[in-house]
Parts: sequence; structure tokens; C-alpha cells
Amino acid sequence: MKDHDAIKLFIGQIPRNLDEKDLRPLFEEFGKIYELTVLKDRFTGMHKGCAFLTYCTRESSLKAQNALHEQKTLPGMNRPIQVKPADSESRGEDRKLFVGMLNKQQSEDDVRCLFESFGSIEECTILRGPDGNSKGCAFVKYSSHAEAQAAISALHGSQTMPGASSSLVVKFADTDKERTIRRMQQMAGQMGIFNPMALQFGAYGAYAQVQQQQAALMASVGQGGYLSPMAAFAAAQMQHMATINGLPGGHMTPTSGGSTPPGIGAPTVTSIPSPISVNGFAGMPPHQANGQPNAEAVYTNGIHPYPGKPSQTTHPPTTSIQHNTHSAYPAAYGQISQAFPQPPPIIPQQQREGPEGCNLFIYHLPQEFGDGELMQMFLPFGNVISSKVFVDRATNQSKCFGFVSFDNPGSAQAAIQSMNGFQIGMKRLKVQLKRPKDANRPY
DNA sequence: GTTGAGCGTT
Repeated sequence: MKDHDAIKLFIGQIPRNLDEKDLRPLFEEFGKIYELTVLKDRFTGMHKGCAFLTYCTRESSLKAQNALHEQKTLPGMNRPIQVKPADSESRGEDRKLFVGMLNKQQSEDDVRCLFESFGSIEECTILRGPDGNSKGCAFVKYSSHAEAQAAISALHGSQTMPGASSSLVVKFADTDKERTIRRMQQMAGQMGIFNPMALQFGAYGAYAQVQQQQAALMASVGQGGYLSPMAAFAAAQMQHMATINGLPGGHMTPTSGGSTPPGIGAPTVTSIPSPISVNGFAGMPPHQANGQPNAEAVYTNGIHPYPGKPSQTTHPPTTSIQHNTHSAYPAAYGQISQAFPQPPPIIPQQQREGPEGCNLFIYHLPQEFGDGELMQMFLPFGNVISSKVFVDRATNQSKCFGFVSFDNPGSAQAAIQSMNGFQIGMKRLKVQLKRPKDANRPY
């Protein structure tokens, strides 16, 4: 075993013809070796002329470092051997902690008090915004990894500061690499790089797929059985379709100042869910050359007839799902991959609001709706750059209102036209432009 | 319950 505070060493300038067993004798005189690994090229497997070495004790590492680093040149090399803490070790990152969920009133001294019993603190900084206000987090650097680890064990989650929303967070600070990634993400967010497809392809896609299948099956609406949010919504749409087609049954009706939800006029209702809906792309309108959504294809819940597709047969549910899953997916994916030759990078949704006139306030959402369902509901009208259902922090329950932001005002207007007053269950959606923060002009 | 809180990485 190795000590918990042993140091991983980077060994450089070693001849490429030496492998682990050749190197061991060289290093063993300073102590027992815990691990020695020659670095090899990931692809070719070629010896890279360096290695990682971990002794069982910190003391051995230090001895080896002092005795060898830059001290001798191995046969065949023109530079002296390097023996130094690996990058992962002594950049400070392994003994530097990120502390979150602090009270914003807590000062450096307060934090020191909290952390000093676990080791000697080399550095303690509260993170502050430009205005000097604490961001509620800090960095604490100990003189050793072990001390830092001890602080994590003792303090992480141990208490909740007054005014903080959850318990104290104590963890190792980001490494350089992690920080770079974080920066890039922030930048991407600021530049408004957001691709709704990312969500489609991400975890939500699979979820939506199931939802859509359930919707297509139209299980017992309003009969007491639980319907998942999207299923309820999609089923509602279908009932709506039935209504406007003069078929019995729907209590979903369009209203709202004479505007009608899109999809009206789709003449045929069959039981075949569209390939797109089955794969979680329901509501993703075909985009035309002008980049505007094809409103006619929207909100048919996959019952928009496919011209040139002769099969209007009614399949039993299971069959239709399998049928679509297997045969139709490539077609849907083909469309997508044309639009995005490179798979789009998954960039976390960071941009909250769109430009003026692009942000909608939506009220009377079904209780079950989350961000994902909200986005699904509005995707047909354009590029949704964010969707947010307001949630009560205490109960985690939706407050039944939320926000959707588009990248252009036209989409927002189209969404208002179509969705304001749209009835779901006993409620009608209220869809309007979000009040600007500097709310001088009321809408 | 009616207009984007918050978990924050120098």
C-alpha cells in the first residue's frame, strides 16, 4: 500500500528502450515503489520516453526527486532525467478546495476559522463579483493533499449556512482542464450558441420517445389513469383533432381570439404515429427553405399525412411502434444529419433570454410539465433557445408557469397566435410576451 | 401560486 499523501512523480528524459523492469532498479534505492508506468502513445503504443512513478511514501518521492531531478543523464539521452511531481500533483490543485454554499456574509476569516483545524491554510479566497459581493463560495488551499482531503471528509455536507440553499460543499477545485471546459461553455453560452437538437439527441430524446409512444396509444385520457405530461398533451392534441374533424369526444378546443392551433385541416386521422414522433422528434417541424417552420405540419402529433406514403393501415400498437422504430428512424435521422453534418456539440443550456420580443411567458401549464415538455410544445414554432418552468424550491412542484425564448420575434408571435388560449384539460394556456424587466410599457 | 432566484471554479 501507499501512503495517502504519497506523491505521483513524472519521470522525463528516459531512453525509449527502457521498460518498467529496467527502470525499477534505478528508483528502488529511494524506497518501495507503489506504481511505475511507462507512458505510451495512445494509438501507436510507442514508448514516449517518460513515465509516472509513485512511491509508497511521500518521503521516498522527495528523496528520489532531490537525488535525481536534473542530476544525471541516462545513456543515449542528451538531457538530464526529470523527476518531479506529476502535473496532477503539485500544481496546487490537489490541495486546493472549492468551497460552495457559503453564506454571502462570510469573510475570509470566517472561512479560515472553519477550515484551519484540518491543516495549515496557505491561501483562502472568497470569490466575489465585480461589486465586491461574495458569490457564496471560496478557495482554500492547504499545504498538503491529505489536509485537503481531511477537510472534505469532515466538512462536506456537514452543515448548512444560514441563508444558503443547501449544505456546505467542499471539494477539490477544478483542474486546469476542467476550468478550460467551463470557460468554453460559458463563452458558448454568451455567444448564444445553443442548439435545441442537443436536447433532442440527449437524454431527453429517449424520454420523449417513450412519451410519444404513449401518446400515440392514446391511453385513457381523463379516466383517472396517470398520463405522463407529454402523453397527456399529445393525447389532448389528438382529441382536439377529433373535435375539429367532427368526431366525438374531445374536450380540447382551440379558442383565443379566433386564432387556431396549427395542424387544423390535417384531413386524415390514422393510428400511425409518424416516424418522427416515435423517435422523439414530434413537434419538430420540417423547416422550409426560408427557415420558417411549416406551421401546417405542426401539432398533428404525428398524424400529419405523409404524401406518397400509401400505408394508412391501422397497426396494433406494438406493431406500429416496432415498425416505426426500425424502418423510419434512418429517414428521420437522415434529415437531421443533413442539417448537421457534424453531430452538434452538446452545449448546456446557458442562455436564458432571447432578444426583446422573443421571450414568452406561459401560464396555466399542466402541473406535470417540466422544461422539456415546455420546449417540446414550442419547438414547432422555431428555435427554442431556452425553456423554463418555474418550480417551487421547497416542494419541487411546478408553479404552472414558465418561459420560452426563441431566437427571433417571428417565432414568438407565431407561438402566441397558435398557443394562446389553447385548452389543456380544464385550463387554457396563456401565452404572451414576457414583461421586460424594465417594465415601463405594459402589454 | 401570474414574468427567469438558486450551485458560485480565481
